[in-house]
Amino acid sequence: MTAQADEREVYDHNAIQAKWLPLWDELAPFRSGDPSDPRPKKYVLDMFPYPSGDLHMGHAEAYALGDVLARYWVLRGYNVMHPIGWDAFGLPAENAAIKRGENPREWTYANIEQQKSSMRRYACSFDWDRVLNTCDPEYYRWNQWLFLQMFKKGLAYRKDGAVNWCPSCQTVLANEQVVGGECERCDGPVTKRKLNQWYLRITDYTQRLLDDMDQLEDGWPNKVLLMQRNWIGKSTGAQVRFEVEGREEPITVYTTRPDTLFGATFMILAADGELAAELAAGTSAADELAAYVEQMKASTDIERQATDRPKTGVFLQRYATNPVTGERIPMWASDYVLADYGTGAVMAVPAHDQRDLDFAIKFDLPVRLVVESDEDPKATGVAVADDGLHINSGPLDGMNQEDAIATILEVLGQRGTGEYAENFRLRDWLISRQRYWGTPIPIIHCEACGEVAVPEDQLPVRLPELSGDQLRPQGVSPLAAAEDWVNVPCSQCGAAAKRDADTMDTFFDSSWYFLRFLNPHDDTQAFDPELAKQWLPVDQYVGGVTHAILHLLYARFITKVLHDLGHLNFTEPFTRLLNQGMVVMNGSAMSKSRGNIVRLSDELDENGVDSVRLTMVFAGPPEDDVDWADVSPSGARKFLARVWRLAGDVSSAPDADAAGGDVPLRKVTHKIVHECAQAVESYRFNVVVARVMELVNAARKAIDSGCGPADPAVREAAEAAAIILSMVAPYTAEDMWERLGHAPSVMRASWPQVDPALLVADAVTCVIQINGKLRDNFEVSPDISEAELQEIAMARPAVQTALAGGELKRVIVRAPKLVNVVIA
RNA sequence: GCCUUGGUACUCCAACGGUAGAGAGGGUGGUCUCAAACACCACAAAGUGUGGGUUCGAAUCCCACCCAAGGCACCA
Repeated sequence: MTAQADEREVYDHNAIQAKWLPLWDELAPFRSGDPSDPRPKKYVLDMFPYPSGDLHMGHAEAYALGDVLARYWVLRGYNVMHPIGWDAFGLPAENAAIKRGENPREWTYANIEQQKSSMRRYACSFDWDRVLNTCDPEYYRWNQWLFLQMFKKGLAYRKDGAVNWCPSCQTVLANEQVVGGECERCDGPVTKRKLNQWYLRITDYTQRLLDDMDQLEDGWPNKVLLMQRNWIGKSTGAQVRFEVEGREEPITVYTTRPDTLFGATFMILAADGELAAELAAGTSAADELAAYVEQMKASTDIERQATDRPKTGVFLQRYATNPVTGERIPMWASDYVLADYGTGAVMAVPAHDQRDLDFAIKFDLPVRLVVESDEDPKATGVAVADDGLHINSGPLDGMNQEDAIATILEVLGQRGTGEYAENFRLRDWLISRQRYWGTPIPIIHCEACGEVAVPEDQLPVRLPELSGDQLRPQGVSPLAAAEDWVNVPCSQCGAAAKRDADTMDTFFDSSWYFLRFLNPHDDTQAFDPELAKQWLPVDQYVGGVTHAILHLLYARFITKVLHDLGHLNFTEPFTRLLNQGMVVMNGSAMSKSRGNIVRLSDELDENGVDSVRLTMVFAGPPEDDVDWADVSPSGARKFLARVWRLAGDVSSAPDADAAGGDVPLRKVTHKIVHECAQAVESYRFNVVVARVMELVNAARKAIDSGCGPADPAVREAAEAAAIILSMVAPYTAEDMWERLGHAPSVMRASWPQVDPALLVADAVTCVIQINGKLRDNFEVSPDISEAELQEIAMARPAVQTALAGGELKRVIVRAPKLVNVVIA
């Protein structure tokens, strides 16, 4: 071998990357806009990233997995749309802008450019003609349009509500920014504050969000469906009306245990609710209640959420009447009853509800057992929650829970004092944010006309130019201080008015972005309904389980809204969902404080893009976390070099007919190609890699000690390896394809044809079990009959000796692989 | 506290209720080399968390427990 030839045999990932990346830009193999494309469609979508710095290991995993699926469907002959964009509004940009004295745009777009270029190098198969950024006016204009459609339908409304408030940052926080009761930014305690805010009426859709999950049963992880069901939190029970002394109207309570009504010995109202204030008014409890509520507001989320904290409350000096016992029961107010769930009032059944029991013991209120139990809750301090025979309950005596509930509902119905009821944990979606870097809410507040929608032909309402200190949180939105922006004439009456100064939750931006990818540059509509019919729903969605509830729930909600508005012909946006795991280091999430961050760029430099992608895919099932300490990118590189050399060793002509090739190797190839397709479709990507390794090992063996490098079966194997590998290691596969004598690109190749005749094995190993234990094995034809197999098996010496030791009871034959002889 | 998902070799992971090992990492030995690295070849031992059950046969299905991870958590 010459020195030059020697050099050519070195697998140089940098050279291969540098060689092919520019060519792919030219070929743009993943463009998907051609309307005359006759291939069936597949919409593969990766959750779009937030542009916080460069890509990290987590992105590398997510996009490697998404790419396997996108590239697979391309190889299978589908017209695949695989777009990408940036979820580009949000707080980190604002913080960076304050620090740097800039507009958040600078930091955001710089990061987007950085990430985009990293994604290109990482060989993500995105359609680069469809890029969108949510912070572009061309995008958020349609956010505003969508908001206005909902406003007109009454689905967007304003109300006063208690929201998360960080006293040290002087700003409202989103739920997801409150971590364990603490502010994500400053780690200070979070309190509640009453503010007038915009909400979206997602609670109108609770039952549909629940019911439509039936459509997702096969395509989504059970875990996510379960989390959504829990989040929606449907419960069933009854509403019961209690007469109140000195009040015209009765008070309605919601309970899931109407069967325990006979044990209701007092009533509790939400302390911060209107009812409590009304009832206390004019009594000596009024001041006490007011003080209690003040204290309640000041308490932090951490204090509020502590489950073992003692019960507190105020006696309201008022009495209600238990509708079934006629008893006079005292009315209290407490913070453990929530104003915004159910009716904000509960009947307390201390014997059978732990919270009520804690309260009853604390304030020495009566406890009456109405379900049979050996224990006395008042003595043990433990409420009896189990099903059992009802006692002290009039007509319910002797019944179990189910019958008692049915009966009491009947009784209440006859008397007109109650009926069956449902409740949901899900609340309306608060979308107002007192921040700058988000979509302005397109509403003008006019003294005379009230809330006025900005006319659609005046959209977008653009953000004013603010930067640096102007963005500092002051307790109100920075937009409110932008005088010449916020002061506008009312678009209805022309009088002086003010724009709404809040911006929208960024989850709103991401709740419909998958529709905008259809026509990202269209300035006449948010999305094209005809294209939506053609491309949607998304066939495959890929993203982290961190979005299992909020983002996915919001996207489902908005899809239903758009369906009801007549813009879409489907009700669920994502048919299949894959949740990839996280990349961790030594068992824990990478973080600066742990000092265990692995830099993606370092890994890419050292072992190359393909090695990192292969490592991510091969590490294990995609849903599992990848522990970087357990995997071997250098091992991945070793394999890639090995398979790359294999392509160089093939010495047959590119058009060699595989039909005349070595049959055993061909069988291996066809079996593996077949199995790989099934494995991809069931997300077993790690198995795909293992199968390709197997194929490479088999081809290597054939070259070195079998049929030799000139056999067309070796070429067939190497080409199959290149095509399959192009899903995971596109640079290496592309270079192999060239070395195998083909014109670029391997991405234009199609999935190898499987010859069914080659999937049939010549012989299979049949095992013999005696009483279920392995005792013997021999080769048989795969299409052997059961009778024939049994005959052969019974004649085997192993069976004969066993038979001599006992009586034959049974023979189980599973042709062609197993015979189990049962001997007593 | 409630719910869910997991537990296979030294490590990461495979195995339609039917031979526990596909693949990789690590290890040992060899070939190549002046030597090493790379590459190539070969090799090993040992294991289904624990206890029951169903079955001709269980890593696989069922029950209980242990451990780990995740979700929810005063939602009446």
